[in-house]
Amino acid sequence: MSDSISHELSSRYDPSGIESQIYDRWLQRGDFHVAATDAFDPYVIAIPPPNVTAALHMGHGLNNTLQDVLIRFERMRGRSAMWIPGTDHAGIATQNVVERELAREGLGRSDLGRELFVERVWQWVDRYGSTIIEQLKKIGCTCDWDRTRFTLDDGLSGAVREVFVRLYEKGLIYRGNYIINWCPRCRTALANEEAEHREVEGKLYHVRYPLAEEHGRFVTVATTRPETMLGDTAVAVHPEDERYIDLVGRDVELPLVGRSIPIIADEHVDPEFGSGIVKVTPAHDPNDFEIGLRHDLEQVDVMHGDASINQSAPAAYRGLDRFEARQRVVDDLRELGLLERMEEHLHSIGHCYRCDTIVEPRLSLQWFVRMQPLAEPALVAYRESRLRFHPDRFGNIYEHWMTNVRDWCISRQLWWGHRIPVWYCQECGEILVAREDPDKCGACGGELEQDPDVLDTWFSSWLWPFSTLGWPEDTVDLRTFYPTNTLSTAPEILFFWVARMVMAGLEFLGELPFTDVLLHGTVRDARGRRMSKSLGNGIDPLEVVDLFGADAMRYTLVNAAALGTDIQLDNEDLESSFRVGRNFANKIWNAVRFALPYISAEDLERSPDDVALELTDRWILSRYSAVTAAATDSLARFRFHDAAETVYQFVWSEFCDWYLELVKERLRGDRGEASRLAAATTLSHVLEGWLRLLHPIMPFITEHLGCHLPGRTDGDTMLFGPWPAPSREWRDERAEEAVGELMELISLLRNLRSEYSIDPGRQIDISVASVSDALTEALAAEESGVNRLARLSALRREDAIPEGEPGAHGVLRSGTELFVPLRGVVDLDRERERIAADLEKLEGLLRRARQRLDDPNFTERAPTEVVEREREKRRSLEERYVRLLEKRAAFAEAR
RNA sequence: GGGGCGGUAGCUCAGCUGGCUAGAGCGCUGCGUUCACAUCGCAGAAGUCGGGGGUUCGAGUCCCUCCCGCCCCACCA
Repeated sequence: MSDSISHELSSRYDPSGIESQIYDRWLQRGDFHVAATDAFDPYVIAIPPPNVTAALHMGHGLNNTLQDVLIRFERMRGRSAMWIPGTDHAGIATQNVVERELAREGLGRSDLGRELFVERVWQWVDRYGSTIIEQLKKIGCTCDWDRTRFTLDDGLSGAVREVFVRLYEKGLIYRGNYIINWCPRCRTALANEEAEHREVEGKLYHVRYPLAEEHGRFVTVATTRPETMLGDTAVAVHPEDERYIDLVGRDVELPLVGRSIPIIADEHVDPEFGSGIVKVTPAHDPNDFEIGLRHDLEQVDVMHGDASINQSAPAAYRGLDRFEARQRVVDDLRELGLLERMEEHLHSIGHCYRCDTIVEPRLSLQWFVRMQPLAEPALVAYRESRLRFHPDRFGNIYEHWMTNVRDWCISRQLWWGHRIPVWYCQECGEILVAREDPDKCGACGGELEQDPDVLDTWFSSWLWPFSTLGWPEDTVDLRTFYPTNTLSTAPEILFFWVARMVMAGLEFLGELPFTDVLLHGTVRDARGRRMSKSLGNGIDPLEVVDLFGADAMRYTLVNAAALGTDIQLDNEDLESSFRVGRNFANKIWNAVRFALPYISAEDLERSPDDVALELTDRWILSRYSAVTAAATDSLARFRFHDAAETVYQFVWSEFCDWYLELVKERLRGDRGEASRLAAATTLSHVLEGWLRLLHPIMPFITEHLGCHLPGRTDGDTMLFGPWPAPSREWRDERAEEAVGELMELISLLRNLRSEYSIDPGRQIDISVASVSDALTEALAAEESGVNRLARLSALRREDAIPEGEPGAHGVLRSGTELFVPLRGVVDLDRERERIAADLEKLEGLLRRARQRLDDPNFTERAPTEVVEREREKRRSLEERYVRLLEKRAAFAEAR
C-alpha cells in the first residue's frame, strides 16, 4: 500500500501542479477564514495593503512570506490566526498610471472631466486591481480572503470621513497658506515625507543687488534657485552682523524686476554662510516664509502649478519653465554684470516619491493635521514598551520622528481618492465639514461647493488596522480582532504608515493597533543595489515559483532574512540564488520517499513511549525535542532565520545523514520485530514532527507529503497543527553523548580511509581500546550500523592497541583509541607526520586550557560550570595527548 | 549637521544576553553512482573575526578611537 505510493513519488521533487492543487483545496474548504464568533485567542495581522497598481516584487515576496510564517505558526499553535488582506487605492500612483494610459490615446484627464476620469480609474482597478492578490496566493499566503478590503471601498471611505470630521471638530485639522512641497508634474501638494531628499551637485549663484539711492554699491546674496528672485520681497542680514548693520532699513533694487525691497535684520541668517546676506522669497522657501511672517513681507508666488513662471514676474520670464527661467535669469544677470560668481555646490533637494520630479517648495492653501497632540500618546506607548520594534533600533528612529513631528499636509490636487468632506458656501463663505453631504448652507441656505481636492492616500491607510474591521461601527469583528498583534513591513514606510497608524489607533480607539512591529530588510541584487523597476534588476517572484516552487523561494528568503539585515539575490542567476531552498525541498521529498515503505498508519499513531526504544531512537528523539524547542522559541521571537537554519541542519545532517542511515537495517527487520517497531515508530513520529516544524516556511511540500503519510488523506491538513510538542523527557544527554562519539568514530575512520587512500569499497578490520563508557554503550547498540557505515569487516575491542604494527592511529575526544592496521600499505613517514601534526594541535589547545586553569583568577571568578567544562576539556586533551605520545614512541622504533 | 547600520572563510552571510577547538550555504580540492536523494554522499583545504587601544579571569561579542562601505533624518540660502 504505502509501497505503491512511494512509486508515485519520483526521485526529484517537482512542485509544479502540486502547489496550486493544495492551495485550491485549502481555499475550497475555507481554511483561512476566521469568524469572529468562533475566534479563540486571536492572532491578527493586517497586511500592508499593496498598491492596486502593484505587481508582486521580491520585497512583497519577503514581507508576505514572513507574515504567512507567523500566521501559520500561530494557527498551528491553536490560535485563531486571522490575516486581513486588501489593497490601497494609491492616489498619485494610480492616477499616474491611468493618465499614462490616456496619454497613449492622446487624451488628458481634463478631456474627460473629473467624473469620467474617476470612472475610468475604477474600470482600471476592476480590471487589474486584483492582480497582486492572485499573486499572493501563488506564494502560499493564507489571508482571510473573505475579508479583502480596499481603501476606497464604502466602509473605509466612511471611516476616513468620520476621522476627518472628528479631527476637524477637535481643532486638529486646519486649512492654511503655508510652504508645502509641490510636485509640478503631478501638480499636487505632497507631505514632507513624500519628498525624498537626495544630494545633488548644483550651483550656488552669487548675485549683486544694487543699493537703492546709492549708485554703484551692491549687496551680494547667494542662491541655488536664482529664478525665485523674481519673487523676492526683502534681503536679510543677521541683526548682530557688524558689517551690514548700517544697511538695515535701507532698500535694494531687485534686479530684473525693478521693485524696491527692504534690507531687514533677522536671527535666522547665518553670518558665516556666503556673504552673510540672504535674499528673502516668502512664497518659495520655508525659512523665508517664516522671515516674511515676522517682518510682514509680501508673498509673491511667481509660478503656476506646472512650475512655469506666472504673471507676477516680468513679462520676459512668463511662461518659461522654472529651469529655463533659471538659465534666463542667470544669463540676464551676467549681462548686467550682476552675477558675481557661480560655484559648484552640493546640496540636498526634494524629489517626488512617485515620479521623482524635483519638488518645488511653494506657498499654497492646503489642509493640515496638527500632529503634536497625536504624537504624544504614541511616544508614551513606545517609552512604556507597550509598542516594540524588531529590531529594536528602529525604536530610536521612531522616537526621533515623533519628537520632531511636523504637521501633515493631507490635501492633494488629484481626482482619485477620498474627496475632502468640506463645503464652501458661495453666498456667505461659511465652511461646512460634514459626515453627510449637505445640500444647502446651514447658515444662509446658499449654494455650496465641495472642496475639489482629495485626501492623501495615507489618510486612509493610517486607519487600516481598524477600518478593515468595521470601525466606526462597533462591530463584533472589531471587538474580537482589534488590536492586531504584529505588523510586518519595510522600514521605509515607518513614518508614512507605521507611526501614523499608531497615532490613529490611540486617538480613535484608545488602544495601540498592534504591539510588535517587524521591520524586515531590503532585497538587493548581487551588487548590493536595491531592486527596482528602473534599474531592471528585479526578480519576479512568480518566475521563481515557476522554476523552483514557492517553498524553495520561501525557504531561501526566510533563510537569508536574519533579523535586521538586507538580503542579496542574484537576478542574473536565479538558480544560484534559490538553490538552497530548491535542494532542501528535494531532500525533504527524498527523505519521505525513503521512509514511506517502512512505516504504517499504526506506527504513526503509536507513541515512541510505548515501544522499546534503542539508543539511536533515544538520540534522535532527544535531538528532535531540543530542535523543536529552539525553533519554536526562534519563531516566537521573529528570528525566522534561526528557525529555518536549525530545522534544516537537523533534518539534513542529523535525521537524514545519521538517523536514517543507522536505522536502515532495523527498518528491514534485520534486528528483529521489536527493533523494527521501535525504529518505525520513532521514525514516523520524528518525521511527521519536523514536517510540521517546516510547514510555516514550506507549506506546500510539507502538506503534500503529510497527506501521503500512511493513514493520512487529502482530507487531512497541517494548517491547524498541532504544533510539535515533544516531551521534555526525551531529552537524553547520555544518548547524545554516546551517539555523538559513535559519529566521531565513524568520521575519523572515514578520514583515515581518505588520508590513506584506502579503497572505499574495501572492508577493513580495526581495533579499539580504552573504550569510553558512552562508546561502549553505542557499540553495543549499533555495532552492525557502525560496521556498515564505516565499512568494517571487524571491530575488535582490545585491552591495548598493538604496538609497533604498521597502521593508522587515532584518539577520540573521550580518549578512546583506535587502530587501523595497514599491512603493506602503510607509509610510516606519513603516519609520523600525521601524529606529529595532531600532537602539535593538541599541544596548543592543552597549553591554553592549562594556562586558564592555573590562573586562580579564572578558577575563582568564572562560574563553576565554565571552570568545570574547562577541567573536563583539559582531562580529555591530556588523555588524547598522552595516547598520541605513546603512538609516536612506538613509531619511532618501527621500521 | 545629527542619528543609525555594516566590515567574520574565495563569495553571501549566521554567531541574540561576553565562556566548549568561531559556524552554515555556495564555491574550491580529492574520492564515491547496488536499491531515498548527483537538486546526492564522504573527506579535505581555507579565517591576524577592518586597524589600534581599553575593560575583564576571559572579547568576534562590551567601551574608546581610527579606516572603509551603506542608510535615515535635517529649513546651511
